Amino acid sequence: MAVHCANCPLQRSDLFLNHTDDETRFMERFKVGELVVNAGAPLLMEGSNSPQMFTALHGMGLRYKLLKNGERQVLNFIFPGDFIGLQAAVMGEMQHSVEATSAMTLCVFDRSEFWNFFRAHPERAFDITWLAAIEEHFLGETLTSVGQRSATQAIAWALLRMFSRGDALGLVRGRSMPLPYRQQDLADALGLSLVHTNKTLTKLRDRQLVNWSDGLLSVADTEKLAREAGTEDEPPPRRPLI
Amino acid sequence: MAVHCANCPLQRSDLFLNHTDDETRFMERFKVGELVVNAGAPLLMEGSNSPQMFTALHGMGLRYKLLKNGERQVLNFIFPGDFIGLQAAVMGEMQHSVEATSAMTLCVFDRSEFWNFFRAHPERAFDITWLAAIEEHFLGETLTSVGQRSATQAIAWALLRMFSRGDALGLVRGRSMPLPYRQQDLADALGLSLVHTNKTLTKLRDRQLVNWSDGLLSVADTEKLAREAGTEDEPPPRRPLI
DNA sequence: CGGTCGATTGACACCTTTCAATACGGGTGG
DNA sequence: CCACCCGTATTGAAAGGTGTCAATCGACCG
Repeated sequence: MAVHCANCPLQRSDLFLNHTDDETRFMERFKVGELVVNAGAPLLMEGSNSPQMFTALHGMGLRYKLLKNGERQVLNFIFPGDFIGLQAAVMGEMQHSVEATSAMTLCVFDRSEFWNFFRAHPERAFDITWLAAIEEHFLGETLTSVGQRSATQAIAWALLRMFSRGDALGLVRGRSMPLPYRQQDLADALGLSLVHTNKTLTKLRDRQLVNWSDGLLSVADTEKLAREAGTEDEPPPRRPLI
Repeated sequence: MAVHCANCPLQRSDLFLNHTDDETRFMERFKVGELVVNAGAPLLMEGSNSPQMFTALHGMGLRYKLLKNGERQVLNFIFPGDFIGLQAAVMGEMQHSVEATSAMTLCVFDRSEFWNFFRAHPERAFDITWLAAIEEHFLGETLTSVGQRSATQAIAWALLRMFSRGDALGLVRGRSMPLPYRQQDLADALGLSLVHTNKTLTKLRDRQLVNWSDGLLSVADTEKLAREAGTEDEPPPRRPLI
């Protein structure tokens, strides 16, 4: 049932660096199974010390933190190819929670093998560090958006970024891709209220810049959307896949 | 002139995990020199492909990104023990800039040895990944502050965090520590305007919660400040030192 | 002594939040 | 099959936190 790493569908995407045959064989050993969950399922909890790590194969999810007062900060949105659970593996426990927002399939890795990983395959250890650096980079971008951009710009930026990522993954059909999140998720990601997020989305839709409704994200002109967001429309950097 | 790793002053702080003798010897080889700079000196530039990496020994600095419109987002504040330049080492180029805000002394490492590092010392490679995960964790915390907290809470949180870090590093004398930043730096870190930051700082000072003036940060009661910030007053996690 | 930089203060505009109510679709139990 | 409930999306109005503009002040420096 489980996909063999040699047939990994993600490897066919240009977004990811290709594995050597040797790496593929090693990943195959490292992979202990697959996890299939429904929308809404929690994958990792803040403070937990999970014995497992994952790579998203299909579907989407999100990482978030909860504050004492009940507020939620969404750290980022999880797309296929994202590696989940690194924090617990190196720091001992997760600093944030992870949950699926659509049905998901994930490769499961055994954390007890993690150290072995570092010792036996320095190239792969390097790649894991690379991934950590990429996450840091994206968090920095998000922080910049939340801190310095207006609501309209921030939302335009966020939707454009997800669209670009979706495009690189081949999720875009025509000019649309599935985007299985609630408006509340986006609001919590950008530090905006749900009401204002809704009104801003409506405005962007009316201006024909971007249309996100019924779980479908459509962008007619990425250049124009990028101008609105105050950024360039750049494809996401190629990255390693674990 | 340069400090030998065996006598590294940071190793005496409880904040950092201790090196084994073997690790110390390896670090000594990895370290190619020391860099001394004045306040205001740029250390790394966004987009640059620096051949060097650093560990801050003395002094402080900050990481930041510039937007097209000239706005600046400060990503975090650099304290002694922080590792600088990982992004360029793994991703090819820096995604943010780094500059000193006080006189600084830094250990200099040669990037061409970086790969060697991963291959020869998996434990140290693991530590570098650990550091990357910690940065991600702190960025997540900052994002949560900027996104979900009021100006007063955010500033209280930021000052408390720096005070705790300073305390762990032994920088606190009595109830004060040096904090060589401008109000503009804090404003840019939290996505607030300079004016509002100033007024909020005054309010916190009047309420005797925290006093930051003349480059000196004083906190009488960390518990009370933590309550204001809406968090716990926790010491920073112990971390590896590169 | 003029010039620059950072800190400070006051007034005012406005973007965003909060409160409240309605609409719409899907699921469930009677 | 329909009434009811719940989660999500949508809309209007009002309050308020934060940004912008502008001016002053003190410290430092050539």
